[in-house]
Amino acid sequence: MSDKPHSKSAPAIVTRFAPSPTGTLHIGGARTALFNWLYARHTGGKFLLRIEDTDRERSKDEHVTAILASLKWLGLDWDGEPLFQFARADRHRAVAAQLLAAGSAYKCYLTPDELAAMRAKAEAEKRPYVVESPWRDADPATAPAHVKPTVRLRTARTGETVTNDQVQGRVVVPNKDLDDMIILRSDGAPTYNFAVVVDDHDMGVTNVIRGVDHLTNTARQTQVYNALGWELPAFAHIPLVHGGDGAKLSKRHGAQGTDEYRSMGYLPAALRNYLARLGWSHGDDEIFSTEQAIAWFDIVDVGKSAARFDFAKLSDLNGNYIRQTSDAELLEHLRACLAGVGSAADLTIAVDLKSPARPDLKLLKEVATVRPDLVSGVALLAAFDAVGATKLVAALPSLKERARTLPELAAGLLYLIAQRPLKLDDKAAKLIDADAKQALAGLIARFEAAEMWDASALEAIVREFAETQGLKLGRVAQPLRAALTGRTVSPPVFDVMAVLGREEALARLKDQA
RNA sequence: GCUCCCUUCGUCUAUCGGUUAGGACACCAGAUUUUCAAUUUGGUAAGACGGGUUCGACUCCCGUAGGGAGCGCCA
Repeated sequence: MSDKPHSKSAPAIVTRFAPSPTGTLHIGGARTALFNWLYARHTGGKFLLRIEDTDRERSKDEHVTAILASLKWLGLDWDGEPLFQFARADRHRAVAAQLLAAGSAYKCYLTPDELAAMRAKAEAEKRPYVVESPWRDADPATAPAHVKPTVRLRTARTGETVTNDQVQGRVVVPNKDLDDMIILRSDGAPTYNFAVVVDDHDMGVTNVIRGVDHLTNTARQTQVYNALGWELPAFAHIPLVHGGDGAKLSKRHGAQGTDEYRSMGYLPAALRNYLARLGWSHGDDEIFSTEQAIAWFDIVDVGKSAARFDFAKLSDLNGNYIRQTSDAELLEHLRACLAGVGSAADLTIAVDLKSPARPDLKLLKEVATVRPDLVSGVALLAAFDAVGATKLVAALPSLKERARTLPELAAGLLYLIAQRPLKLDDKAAKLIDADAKQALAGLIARFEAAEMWDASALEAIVREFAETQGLKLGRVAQPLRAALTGRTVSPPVFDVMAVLGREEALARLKDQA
């Protein structure tokens, strides 16, 4: 991992991620965090965290906890302690007072009702709603005693405010379109666009990387920087992530919370890789390690257009990562995944029928056919734990070749917790006809005589049996699979038998013979 | 409505004035196979539209269309 500074003379890069704890970590937010993190790590700078909790109504501690947990799960470590914005209200007020004293801000006695009326009028007349406060130039002595004022920034009415954005390029906003923004509410609370500037400055943030939805805020924030005489950070407004239909990502598209992606069985490394490729690229590289992403990441390679979220591609990537991950580690990821999977009832509600089936939901449906007593990921996890890590790990190698998500892996493990006598699904039941029963009986005798109980020995037995009977291997292997797993699809049957063990495997075969 | 932004295969993207417009996912067909996958071979598929500039435009400029974001005493 490169911890070398970009260049010796340049000041250290400081980026930040500033989520608002009014909900869990949105997947789009996760990507914003990732870009900030990658850039900081790439340059050997710092990646800071700020919790924007100034909306006291909607901010919740549980959301803070959830957001931090999601960032950790994604492997995005931040430097230092998170800064809580609300705790800095005094500092914000002090800066506002400084602006007031300098004449760069003024008290405005316009009431919410008056503002609403102005707005309605503007809309009725179809002209842009730009507040022109009479208090900008009024004599403070004429202020009404009963109205608590807001504090507005006194901004230029002519000229233009220019943002040289590292992604969007030069963005120009005429100052006449920008009204005197409120920096302090009538209750003394700082507003977002003001607090952000003060905090970014105080935290020493050099690069602001955030979603384009903040682009128009930048002009206003620039005015604050200018009023304070502070140096502007570099801005990079990255494109948003949309759902598969091009509309803003929402529940309808399957999932928006990062924790849901964990439940759906995506590995953090795979999600990182996928998210990094959304809006950013390094030539034709598709699958790369986090170290490579850090080494390669640069803002200049971020594109301008919005990207659509594609679960198929994420799943493919995830399959690659699953295959690369060690069995022991995979088991840990599986645990974390299942621990977050609720009941099927929880999952069916919000999801659009047209969006791809959620892997976790699919798993739950499958579990219901094998073990109806297990109704949630947590219950399933307990059943797996009863089987023991040794068996689970032994079953993983042949399973992970074919799984794209963790729930698929869990589904493949289901034969281990199926209870005898197995309930065969329709296709499997069909496979066990009279001929098959006869073959099974013949095989059972040979299996009982087997000296070794491992996949290759078992395969040799079956191959020989098939040959002497003049049968194709498939004619014998398929009924075996059906009897052992209750399904027509499973990992190679000989692996299944080896993992199941002699006693259980024979018992299952006898149940069907 | 006003302001700003975006537009290459279905999707993510490469291309930084000269390419048979490349890769990945998805899809289709073949090989392999005890099932499903994985693997492997091949294939379908794109510069929104209209004008310029230029010897030459996907690349630069203008317009049109479509999409997105923002316009709060929310963040």
